Amino acid sequence: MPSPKKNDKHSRASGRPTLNEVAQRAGVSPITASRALRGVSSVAEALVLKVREAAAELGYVANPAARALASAQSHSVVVLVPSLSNQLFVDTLEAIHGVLRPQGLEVLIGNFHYSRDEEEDLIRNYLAYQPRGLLLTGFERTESARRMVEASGVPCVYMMDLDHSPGLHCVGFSQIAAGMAAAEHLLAGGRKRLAYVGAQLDQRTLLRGEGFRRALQKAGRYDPALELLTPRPSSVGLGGELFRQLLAAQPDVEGIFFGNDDLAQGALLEALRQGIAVPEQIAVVGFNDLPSSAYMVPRLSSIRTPREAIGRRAAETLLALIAGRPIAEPVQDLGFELMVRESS
Amino acid sequence: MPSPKKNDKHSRASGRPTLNEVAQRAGVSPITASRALRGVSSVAEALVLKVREAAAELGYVANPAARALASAQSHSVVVLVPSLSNQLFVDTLEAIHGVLRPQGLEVLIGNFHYSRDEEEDLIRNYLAYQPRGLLLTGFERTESARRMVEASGVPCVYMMDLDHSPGLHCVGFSQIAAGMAAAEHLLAGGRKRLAYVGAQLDQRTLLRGEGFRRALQKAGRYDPALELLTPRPSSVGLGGELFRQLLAAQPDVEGIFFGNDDLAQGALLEALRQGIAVPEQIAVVGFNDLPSSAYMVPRLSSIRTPREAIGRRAAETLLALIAGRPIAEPVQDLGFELMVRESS
DNA sequence: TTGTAAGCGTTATCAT
DNA sequence: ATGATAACGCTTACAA
Repeated sequence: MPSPKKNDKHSRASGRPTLNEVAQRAGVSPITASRALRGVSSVAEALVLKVREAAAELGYVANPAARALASAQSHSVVVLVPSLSNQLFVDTLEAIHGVLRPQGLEVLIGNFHYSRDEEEDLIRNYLAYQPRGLLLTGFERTESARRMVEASGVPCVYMMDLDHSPGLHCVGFSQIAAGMAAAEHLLAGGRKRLAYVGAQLDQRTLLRGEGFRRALQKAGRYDPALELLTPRPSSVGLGGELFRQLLAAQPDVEGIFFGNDDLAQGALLEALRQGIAVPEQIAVVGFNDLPSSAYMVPRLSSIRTPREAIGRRAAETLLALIAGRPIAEPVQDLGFELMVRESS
Repeated sequence: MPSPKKNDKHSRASGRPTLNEVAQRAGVSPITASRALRGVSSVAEALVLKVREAAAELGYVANPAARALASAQSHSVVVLVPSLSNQLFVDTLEAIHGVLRPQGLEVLIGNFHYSRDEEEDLIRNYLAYQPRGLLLTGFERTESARRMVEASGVPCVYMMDLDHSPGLHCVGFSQIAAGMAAAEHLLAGGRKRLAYVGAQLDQRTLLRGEGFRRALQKAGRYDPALELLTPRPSSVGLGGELFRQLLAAQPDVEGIFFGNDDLAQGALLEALRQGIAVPEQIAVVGFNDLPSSAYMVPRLSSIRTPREAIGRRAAETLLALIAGRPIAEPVQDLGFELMVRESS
């Protein structure tokens, strides 16, 4: 006597419907149902319709685990960002979603909190999911992480910064050029004593400082005493604090470039509180052009970064890589735009 | 002659190491290796060590797809939030991660952009992954989504708002009470003509308005003309715009409660620009107490929501549900705190 | 164009 | 305490 619980593989009482059940209902073999549902080569039009109908009636949703196991390929793409508190990455993520989800790809978000070790862990764990692709932020990572990515053979696109190493695909802009642009703008306004204030100290923040310094050196205006860097996480509160600190040490500073808009916003608010005239006494330029920056008092000048475009293009490039299509430009420089408003 | 490519299942030339290889290297059967690695019942101490060592040497990482397929259980928990642009949800997410990742659970983030349909899609797709648990935001969803969650049998905890329906677990605070608290504070300051300004119009924003209204009605101060609502997404820029609009229509308004801090910040900046004295002419109270609110000019009074605690407790409750442990309080009211600063 | 057979890497079940 | 065997639900060969 057969056990009442026995599933004989082609008919079951409950639980999620399987491909077998869909196939049975449509009167075809499971493999045909599979092909029909995936829109793969050569299935008669009529059968496709029947299978789709059966699937819809049953509310069939493929089991991703079985799919991944059988094909050694998941339908997911892993995106690793250093933070979600920075609107920059949220916007980039949105753009990535917009490109990838319509292709039936799941986007797995990993936040590594600006920690190389955490990023390495995430890479190790997520690679186990056999993702179709990888979208990574910047080029600063452990050797071990680098090797895992390389060894996995999973297509990968790097976002935000640029690197011309062969075989590497990236979408971003030159962080150094951005720093230089800020300096040149401030210099063009006739300011002489110019400071760079940065927090977080990830590689990109450092690179912007580097660009800023180079431009000042070229103009013969570089003074290391006007560089204020801290590893603490960037925030509005910290911006005000660093502004006070810088002014206490260097009362004659004439212009400040902040590595992030939240720092610059904090400085603007602190200046307001102290009655320091911006831009008359001190010019302020931020970086990223957060949505709120244009509404500050005075309206914050900032370097607008193409974060949505970076996300979109990175995702599109990844799609091409996955499909084996040739990539015209492995290094895509999307540039940036200096938004001159009231603060400089 | 055997094909050179043949993997005889217990030794392979390349690719990711499998459990079989680990087992072979440790001199045990695959199932023992599996048990040892999972720390499951009754494996001799010595064997556990040997297996662990073999796994470490090979750099073995279990295949989540195979795992999920064999056990009909993934190691992931799905969290659905309406937005990532609101720091509120980012902070909640962080706290959830902090609790769940140490337990070996992967956190899958779904952003449904305040769209019921998108949430329903996400639920349908993510349920296919056989998640161990579900963390949902609020109670506003399609009937279909509700049914899928119910039918799936996957443990679920609702965040942010409270609901006393039987069998339902939630962690949050009373949105209505928060609205009432804002009104009472403003009334206590002697203000009479009080307005509520909200955007996005998700259920919680509406509920806060409802609470605000009730408190005003009780005090005999309710005037529907002082309610300004828009479905547009909340932002600093929009806050300034709504502030101007409200003032144009109701020049005698004495206090405003904004449904979100970014709106309130925009109003504060606009007031600064127009030379309107806050709080002397108009008092302003925000909601959520974003980190930057304390640095506005004047410093913004706001209702501080326990977002990290909500994430933590929701995750802990989910863990208990998954483990089958009894839940002492199915409805956990974590309250809120009115931070009175300079703007009111 | 369709189907058959086998296997993906792991765990549940049932023995020993 | 350990192991043999059979799934889990799907897709990749390869045939027909």
